[in-house]
Amino acid sequence: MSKQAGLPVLEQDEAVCCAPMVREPLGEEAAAELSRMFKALSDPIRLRLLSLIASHEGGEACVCDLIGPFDVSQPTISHHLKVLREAGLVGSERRGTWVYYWVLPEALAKLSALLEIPAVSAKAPA
Amino acid sequence: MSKQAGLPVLEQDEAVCCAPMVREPLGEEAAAELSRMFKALSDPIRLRLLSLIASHEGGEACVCDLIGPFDVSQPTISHHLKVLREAGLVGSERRGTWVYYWVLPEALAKLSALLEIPAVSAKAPA
DNA sequence: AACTTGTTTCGACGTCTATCGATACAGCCG
DNA sequence: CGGCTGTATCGATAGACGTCGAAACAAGTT
Repeated sequence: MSKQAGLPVLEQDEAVCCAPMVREPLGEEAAAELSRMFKALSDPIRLRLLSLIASHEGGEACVCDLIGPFDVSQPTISHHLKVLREAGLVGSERRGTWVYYWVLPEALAKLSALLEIPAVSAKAPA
Repeated sequence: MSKQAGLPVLEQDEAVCCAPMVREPLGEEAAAELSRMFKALSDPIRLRLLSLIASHEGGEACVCDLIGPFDVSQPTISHHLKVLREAGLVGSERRGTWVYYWVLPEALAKLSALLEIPAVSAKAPA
């Protein structure tokens, strides 16, 4: 790897990402993984689901709490939850009759950090 | 325009969003607008384009700088840039022969704030 | 065991998206 | 002016995605 650090280098997270993208171009792998997460956020229903789960009392919600607010069928909600889970944004567990979902904060933090603007801006508006 | 600069304007939550979604559920409108932005980020090429633009010297890059790093055709890159522009993530301008793109920092900041985890975790006592 | 309620999976359908090659448009230069 | 280079648009096509109803699966109740 001939990568010698004179600089903090970061080595940030495990494999992929997490310094602001404004700092240096994303590699292909990092972009692929991150785009999968953003894709999970690219649907309004999933975005609302995520915020419902995150803001729910106790930090988790059962599916039964999540179908009411939407106009789509229950299987559709289940599908969206699966997408969020497979993107690594939420975790889930069955407890008795109900299945509970909660947000995985590290995932959100990762995306948030990526989009962060380091200093003043990338470019000042004219 | 009675808008004179003293501050970077901000005004963020005008209609839509911007407190961490962990705090309170997103409304339908907010979710719709935000999902459009995330959709623009849901493609690896667009993600890399954005980071290339953002990290480019001077905070902006011309299209000619952006086609080299990718395996796709020039029209495809142009298409992706259009998607980023229509999502409000980048601005562009023609200067002579070349067209330049730059990141709109407020847009990234908005998304970043949305995904931010307020305190320790999603769990908040009532 | 049979019934009931909560959740996921399956198969199908229409729409949206990424990509391409061809082509049109915009400025520069000889 | 005519040609050249950089960029955007167009039309077509293959694949992905959101949605549904039906059916399967899971756990509790009678």
